Amino acid sequence: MKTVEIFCDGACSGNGKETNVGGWGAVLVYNGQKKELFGGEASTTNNIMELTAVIEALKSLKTTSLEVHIFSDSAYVVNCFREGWYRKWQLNGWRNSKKEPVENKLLWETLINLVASFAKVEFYKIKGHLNLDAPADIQKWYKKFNANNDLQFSLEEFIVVSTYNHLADELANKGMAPYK
Amino acid sequence: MKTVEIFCDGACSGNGKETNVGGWGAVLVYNGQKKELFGGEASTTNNIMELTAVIEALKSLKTTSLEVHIFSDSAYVVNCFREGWYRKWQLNGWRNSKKEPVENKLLWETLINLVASFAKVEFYKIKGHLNLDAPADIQKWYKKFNANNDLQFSLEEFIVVSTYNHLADELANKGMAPYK
RNA sequence: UGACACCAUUUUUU
DNA sequence: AAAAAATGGTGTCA
Repeated sequence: MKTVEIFCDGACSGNGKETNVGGWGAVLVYNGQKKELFGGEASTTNNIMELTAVIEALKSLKTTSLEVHIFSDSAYVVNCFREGWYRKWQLNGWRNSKKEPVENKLLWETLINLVASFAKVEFYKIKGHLNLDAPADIQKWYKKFNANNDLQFSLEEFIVVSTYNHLADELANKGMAPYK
Repeated sequence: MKTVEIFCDGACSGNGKETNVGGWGAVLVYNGQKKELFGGEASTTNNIMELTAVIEALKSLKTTSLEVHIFSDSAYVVNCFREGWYRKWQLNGWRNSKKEPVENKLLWETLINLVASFAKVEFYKIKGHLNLDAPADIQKWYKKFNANNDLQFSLEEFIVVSTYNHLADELANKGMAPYK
């Protein structure tokens, strides 16, 4: 079965303030080909943008007979699936551990359904703020990354992930460009 | 009769974990003079620290011919006296509403005896996490505070309470400083 | 069931 | 340095 790798990121300038603008971006890599998506909206949150990036990326795929690898720096997104938060939510009427209603329920339901529709989906947590500005020090950055990250990448994988994570971040910012 | 105002707070980094460190702090105001106390210990709980802050503050007073006002953000501490939990405990052999033994009995007994020894003691519940970082927006914070708090303060009182509550929090953190 | 604290984690920002 | 968006938990009581 073919594998798709999805690198996504979200941003929200003025998160928590009354007026704000958010953006999201995703890079999909399939069979050596690269697809870029991005978008944005006003009056949102950082977490909504992180969620939206994954949802829009999955929605853009034309077939579900795929193994999907999703890379995100959002514990909010990744842990929901890696730690099975969503199963508890479905069983207890969408209450979080503080007994309050789970936020962004509609987006979560959309994402859960999307994920279930694919042959296989795996979520990978990566660190935010990867730095590719010092290519000469790439080895240093690589060690630092592996020391701080659950995932352990080879040098080649690290460069790929960093590059695409960076690109996803740029796309997220592009998503709110008209407002910025 | 002279009045003493006591502002206290407790903290416990890693509360509920196997290894943790707690701290407590108290600010006493008497006759325009200010006294600061703090301390800390390992392997404790947030509630023990909240209790200890009040106990140590009262123990530090040299006379009991005083009216004492105690400000705390802990419902655990304040409601025991405002709602008279302690009287039920004394009558029913120190069982809580689930018929289980009341926790921290020794500390409670110490506190109850201390309180009884003073001419008059009143407990006031205040909200945690007061914010004094935006003095320009003090009016906004003041409204927000009074909207969310049982107590209603004048603006001047609010500033005093916020300041001392903040200070007590800093002292509590100072109490666990050597470990931090 | 409710309430108040105390934390842990990752982002997003100012 | 400090706040918001979100999740997970314990300490305690009624």
